[in-house]
Amino acid sequence: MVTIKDVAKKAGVSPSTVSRVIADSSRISQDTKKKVRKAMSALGYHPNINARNLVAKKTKAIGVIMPSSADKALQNPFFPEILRGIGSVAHEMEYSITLSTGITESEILNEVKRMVYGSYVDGVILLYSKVDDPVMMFLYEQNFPFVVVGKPHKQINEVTHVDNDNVAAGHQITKHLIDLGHERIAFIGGFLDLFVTRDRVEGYEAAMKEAGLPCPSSYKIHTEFLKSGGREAVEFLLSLETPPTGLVVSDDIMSLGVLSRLEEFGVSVPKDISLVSFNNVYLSEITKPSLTTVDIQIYDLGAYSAKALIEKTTNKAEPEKRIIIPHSIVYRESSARR
Amino acid sequence: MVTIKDVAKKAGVSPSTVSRVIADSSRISQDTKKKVRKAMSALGYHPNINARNLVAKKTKAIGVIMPSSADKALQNPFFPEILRGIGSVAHEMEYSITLSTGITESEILNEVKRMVYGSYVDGVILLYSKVDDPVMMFLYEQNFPFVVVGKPHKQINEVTHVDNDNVAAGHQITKHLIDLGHERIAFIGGFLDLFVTRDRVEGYEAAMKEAGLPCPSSYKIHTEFLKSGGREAVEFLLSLETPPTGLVVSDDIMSLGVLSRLEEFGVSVPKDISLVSFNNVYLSEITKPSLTTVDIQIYDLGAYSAKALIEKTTNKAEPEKRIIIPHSIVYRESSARR
DNA sequence: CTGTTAGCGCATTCAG
DNA sequence: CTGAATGCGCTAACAG
Repeated sequence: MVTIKDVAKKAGVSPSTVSRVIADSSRISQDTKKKVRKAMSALGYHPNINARNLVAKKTKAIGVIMPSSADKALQNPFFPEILRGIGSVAHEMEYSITLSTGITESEILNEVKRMVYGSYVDGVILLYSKVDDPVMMFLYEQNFPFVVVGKPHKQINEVTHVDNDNVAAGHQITKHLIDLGHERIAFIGGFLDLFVTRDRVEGYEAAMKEAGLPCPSSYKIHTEFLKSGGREAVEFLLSLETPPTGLVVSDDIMSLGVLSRLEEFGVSVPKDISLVSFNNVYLSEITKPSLTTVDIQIYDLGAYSAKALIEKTTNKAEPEKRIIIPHSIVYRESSARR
Repeated sequence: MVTIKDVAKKAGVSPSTVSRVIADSSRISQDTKKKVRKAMSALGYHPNINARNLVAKKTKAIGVIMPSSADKALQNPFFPEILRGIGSVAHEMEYSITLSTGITESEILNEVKRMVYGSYVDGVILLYSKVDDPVMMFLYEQNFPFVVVGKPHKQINEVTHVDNDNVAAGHQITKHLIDLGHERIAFIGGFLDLFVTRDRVEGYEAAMKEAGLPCPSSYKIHTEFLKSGGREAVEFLLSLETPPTGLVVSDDIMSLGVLSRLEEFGVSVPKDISLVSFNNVYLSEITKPSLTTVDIQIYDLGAYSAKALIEKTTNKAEPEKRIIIPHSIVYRESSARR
């Protein structure tokens, strides 16, 4: 391994000068900089990150915590996409990304503790937000820099988070169905311990109420996120005396399951039933029918959370506590006039 | 920050003894171990990873390189799933995962160089394998520990890789269609610079030849991986004088696009055309129709590559150069007797 | 503008 | 079985 000393010797300067050149210190003459840089590339020098981290007491690394991979929700294309967003700004700022590996919640918590105490990373991004999350509690109590994607449980005014206005989004997309002439509209989503779901139902309910339309509890299904989830919901809804003609589904992937079950029942979308959903994962434009869905800008969700976290860790400026990524509705084939 | 010294003082021993306790050295008495451990937890001691890495000259971290995120292929659920596999063994072995963040190929190459030269990681996993990959070349020339998921270009006998037997898989799944009475079978896949594609067509061709069936070049479509890709392929194939009755599609996600376009043409699957594909991503069971597909065991692909890499870096034993993860065929609705 | 010195937290000689 | 001393590669005072 070629060290700073080798470079110093080769360039005929002291190690600290080399160090300063690396940091591009303004107190070094252009001449010596040039000289040192030449020596560096001649020797193929690269700084040892661990030595640097040790003395600098920071790592330029951010920890990204995925939800428990026990549930299959991880297979949602949401995650690669948000990682892409995080990665882009991380790369730009020359930060590296350390991914969580734990399966269960307690494994994840331990891992985060190691990350924090062992100074693996300067800050952490939580890719989920749910009720009473011990990981978030830990981070919060330690006063360790972190940002959550989504809406934090308590301390909503104290923890930095990047989120969509899911209430508004839920409202708008429901309104879209209402404007199309639908009156019986049901909601299918994940369980209420995830905040996204809560907000989206809330928006749905508001829109319904506003239009003077009923939304009985039988119209609000909360179920397993993937697969079976959407399917059973369909069965239940179609068995109702007055089945809905419009469906607000809380996630594109879930919509896939719903669509599939609907087709098995011989129900045509959007002829018989209109369906709208959330996320605008790339899949939503290649389904048949393609989905009318809320584009929540997953990539930006990731990019902005990375940006906010880096701001926090560098203390450049305390970022906004609440960063809202604007959404938009993408109109496609799955919704039609009643 | 509580250091080894604090623990030493508290426990009434020397720092080096504490260090030995951490390493669980056999030359320390049970008594002092107990004593030291008590002091550690009392003080809330956690080893500083950077200091340790610096002196140990290893990191217990593995770099995971994703393909250029410029193309949308990254959104394939393949990636979260393989990360889950890697993560599971990484976690078990107490390794951490550093993810690549580069967008373009050259960014990625630079990043890998930093990882290697800066001793960010002990080894690298390449989540793709394509022709003349500069990243792989670099790793190979540096003689840095790495494993590739898929089949390496050259040096197939020299670089450790974890792969499926895609030729056999392509053969079997095509044979399945043939056994079902299909005679005109087309192949739709990504471009030939990816090795998966090459192997899968090869298997397809072999099966066709074996059965005495023709596979004209008009039956072999290589196109953009996602979206438009599958769609255009369908248009082309259906415009042929003798359109195929069977389709071998190289990826479940691509199949989605194909399915969608097929439906637009009023072609029913599997009644009019049978379709089979690869990967068995969870989506393949919720599409309509659900997909007959090759289960390539993505999770294992990840787990075994992590395992092999860790073996390499610890020199416990040189792993097999070629690790084949067995595949199996999952029969679902998309394929039927002609 | 540059060199000297010290020390980050830890593992590992070498002594005992 | 344990302690003292040394250095990993780098940055940051402190001098000049």
